[in-house]
Amino acid sequence: MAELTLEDIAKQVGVSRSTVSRVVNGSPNVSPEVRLQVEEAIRITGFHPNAAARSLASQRTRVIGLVLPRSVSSFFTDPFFPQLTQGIAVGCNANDLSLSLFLVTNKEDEDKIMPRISRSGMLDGILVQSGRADDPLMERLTNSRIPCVVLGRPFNHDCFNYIDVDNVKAAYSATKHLIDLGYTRIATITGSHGSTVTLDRIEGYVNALTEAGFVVQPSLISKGEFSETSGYEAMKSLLPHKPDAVFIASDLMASGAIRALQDSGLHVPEDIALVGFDDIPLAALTKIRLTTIRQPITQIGSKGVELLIDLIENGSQPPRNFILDTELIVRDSCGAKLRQKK
Amino acid sequence: MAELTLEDIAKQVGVSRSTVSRVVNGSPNVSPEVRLQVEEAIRITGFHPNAAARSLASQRTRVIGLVLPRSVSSFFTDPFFPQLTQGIAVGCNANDLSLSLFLVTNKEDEDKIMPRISRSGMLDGILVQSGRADDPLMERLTNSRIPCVVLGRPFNHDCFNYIDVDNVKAAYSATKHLIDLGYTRIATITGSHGSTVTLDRIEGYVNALTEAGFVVQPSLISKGEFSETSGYEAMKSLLPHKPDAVFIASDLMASGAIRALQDSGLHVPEDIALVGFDDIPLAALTKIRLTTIRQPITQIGSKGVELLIDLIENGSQPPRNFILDTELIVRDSCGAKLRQKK
DNA sequence: TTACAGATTGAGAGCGCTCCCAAGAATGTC
DNA sequence: GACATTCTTGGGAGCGCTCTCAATCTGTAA
Repeated sequence: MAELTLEDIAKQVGVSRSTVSRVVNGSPNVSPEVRLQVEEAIRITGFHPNAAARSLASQRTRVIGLVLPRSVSSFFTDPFFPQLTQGIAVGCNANDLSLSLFLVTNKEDEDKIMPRISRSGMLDGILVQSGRADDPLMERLTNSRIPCVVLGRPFNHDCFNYIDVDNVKAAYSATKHLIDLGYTRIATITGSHGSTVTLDRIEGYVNALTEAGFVVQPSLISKGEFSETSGYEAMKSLLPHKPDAVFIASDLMASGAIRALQDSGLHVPEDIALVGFDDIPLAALTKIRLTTIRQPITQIGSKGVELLIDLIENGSQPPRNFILDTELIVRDSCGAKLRQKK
Repeated sequence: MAELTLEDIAKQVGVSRSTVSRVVNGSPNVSPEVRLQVEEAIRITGFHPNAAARSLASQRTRVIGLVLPRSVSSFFTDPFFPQLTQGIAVGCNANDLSLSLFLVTNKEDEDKIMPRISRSGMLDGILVQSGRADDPLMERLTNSRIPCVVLGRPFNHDCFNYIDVDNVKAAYSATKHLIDLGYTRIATITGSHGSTVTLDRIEGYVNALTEAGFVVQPSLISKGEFSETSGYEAMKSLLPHKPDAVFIASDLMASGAIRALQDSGLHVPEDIALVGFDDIPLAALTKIRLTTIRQPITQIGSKGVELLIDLIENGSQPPRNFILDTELIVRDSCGAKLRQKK
C-alpha cells in the first residue's frame, strides 16, 4: 500500500486537509464531533504524518543531535558515556524528540559529519560533549547558527550554554576528605590533558591542599587519560614518591590504580587510600568498595535536553548554564571506617 | 542570513536549479565548465542542500535507526552495547548515513517511539538489537514495511535479516576447552531467560558435555541476566554444588562471579576455573585475566549497516543472514597454563 | 545542405505538509 | 431584526528539493 497522506484521511472523513492537520497538531479550533471522526479515521488507518514534509513546511525536525567529538575517545570503555546517552534518550522520549548520534572517530568523520550537523536543517539543536579545550569542532559548531548545549564546561564558557557539575568544588571535597582523615602525602591522578574537567579537578585538589597548609608537589600529580590502563600506569609512576592517599579523576582510572597496587602487593586503604570520581556502578562492586564523588550523570543528560528545548523554542540570549550538585560517597577505599575504629 | 537554496546558487552562477541539483548529486550529465563554476559557488557560499526537502522529494532520508528494545536493559552497564553502537556509527559515517538512536526504556516509550520508527518516512531502515523472544516490538517492527536488520538471531529467524555469531558453536568450544583441561563438574551461568543468545549458549554447553559423555546436571546451570550482580548471585548459588569450572555467558557476569569467589575465599583458577564470553576490554585487565570467547562486536555493527544498506537499495527478498566467527582467547582464568605446568 | 544521434540544459509538476487568509456558520448584543 | 463577534472550515501558496520530459545545442555522416 502506498503511504497515507493527510489528504487521504480528509477525503475519508469528508473534511479538508487543513482540518485533519489541525487535529493531528492538537489545534483547539476544531469542533468536537469533527475531531472525534478524524481521530477515529487516523486510528483505524494507522495514519502517521510524513516527517520530511512536516519538517520542510514547519522548519522544525523534532530531532536533536548528540555529538561526541574525536577527543572523547572513551565512549565505549567508560560507562560515563552510555549513562549520559541514556539520560539524554530519556529526555528525548519524554519530549517526543528523536536523537541522532554523531560519534566522531577521526578527522575525515568530522569533515563529513559537520555539514550534516550544522546546516541542512536536519537537526533542531545539538548537545555536544565538551572535549579538549582546543577541539576545532567547538568552534565550527559555534559558527553554525544551530542551538547548542555543551555537556561539561567548555573553555570559552561565557559564549556557550552548558550543563556541568562544579568540578573544582567536588575535587576539593574529595581531597579535603582525605586530609581530614589524616593523610599527608596526597597525590592525584588527573584526566586527559587539556580538558576543563581535568583542569577544574586539579584546581580543587590544589585548593584543598593549599588551604590545609600543604605544599603541592608536582611529583604527586600524575597524568592519566580517563582509561583503565592509564590509571594503572599513573599509579605505578606515583609509587616511587610514596603517596599515602590518591584522589583519582575517574572511577575507571581508579580501578586501574587498584590493579596497579595489587600488582605491587600494596593494600587499599591500609597502604594507600583512594577516592575516585563518577560513581559508576562498578565503584560499589570492586573488592575494595570505592569512595568516590557521585556525579548526577543521567541528570546532566536530561537537563541538557531540557535546556536545549528551551533554546530552540525561545532563543538563546544570553547564554545560560546549570551547575549540578555532586556528592561524596564514602565507602571503603578511603579508609574512613578503618580510621574511625582507631 | 536566510538559509541558501538550490535556486540561489543557480541564480548566482546563471544556470537552472536542475543543473545545480545535478552537480550536487554527482550526475554525469553536466559539462565540465559548468560543474566547476557551480562547485565553486557552492564552496564559497557554503551551501548545503536541505535534508527535509531532499527526503520529501526523493523518499529517502539517509538516516537509519538503531533500536534497543526494552528487554535490553543493560545498555549502560554492559560495554557490549557501546561497542556495538560504535561499530554501527563507523559504518554509518563511512556510508554518509546518520544514525538515530532509539533507547526504549519502558512501555510508554515503546508506544511513543514505534510510530516514529515505522511510518512517517523518517528512517530508511532500522537495526534492532534482538532482545527476548517474546518481545512484542519485534512483531510490530515486522509489520511495518521498513527494511530491518536484526543484530543477534531473532526467534523466528527465517523471517528476518540478521547478523549473528554462532553462539552454539562458541559455547561448545568454551565448554570443550574446559573438558579438555580435565574438569569434570562444569557448570554454566546463563544469560537472561528467553533470549536466543542464552538458549544457544546453553545448547552449546549441553552439546559439549553430552559429547564427552557427561550427564548434564540442572543444579550446575544457574540463571543470570547479563549484569555483574547477577553473575555474583549466580556464582554464589552454584557454590554448594561444587563445580570445578564454570562457563559464563558474559564477561561482565564473569567479573561478578570472580567477586563472589573472592568473597568466598576461593581462588581462580586453582579452585574453580572460568571461561567468559565477549572479550570486553575489562577481560584482559582483571587481576585474574579472563579466558573468554571473543565476539567481533564492532564488526557485527558494521556488517549490520552494510546489509541494511543493501536491503534499502535492492530489496530484502529472501531474508539473509551472516554468521560471524568467534575465537577462544585463552588467558589465566581457565587454568590452562597451570595445567600445562603439571 | 539536411538529418540525426548524443550531450547538455531548463521548465514544470510534484513530494506531503503547515500556515495564512478569507468565507461561512453560529452565536451574542443592542 | 440588524449587526458585530467568535468559531469552524476550506483553499491556496509555499517549504526546497528531485525527476521526467522536452528543448536546445553540438558534431558528424549522408
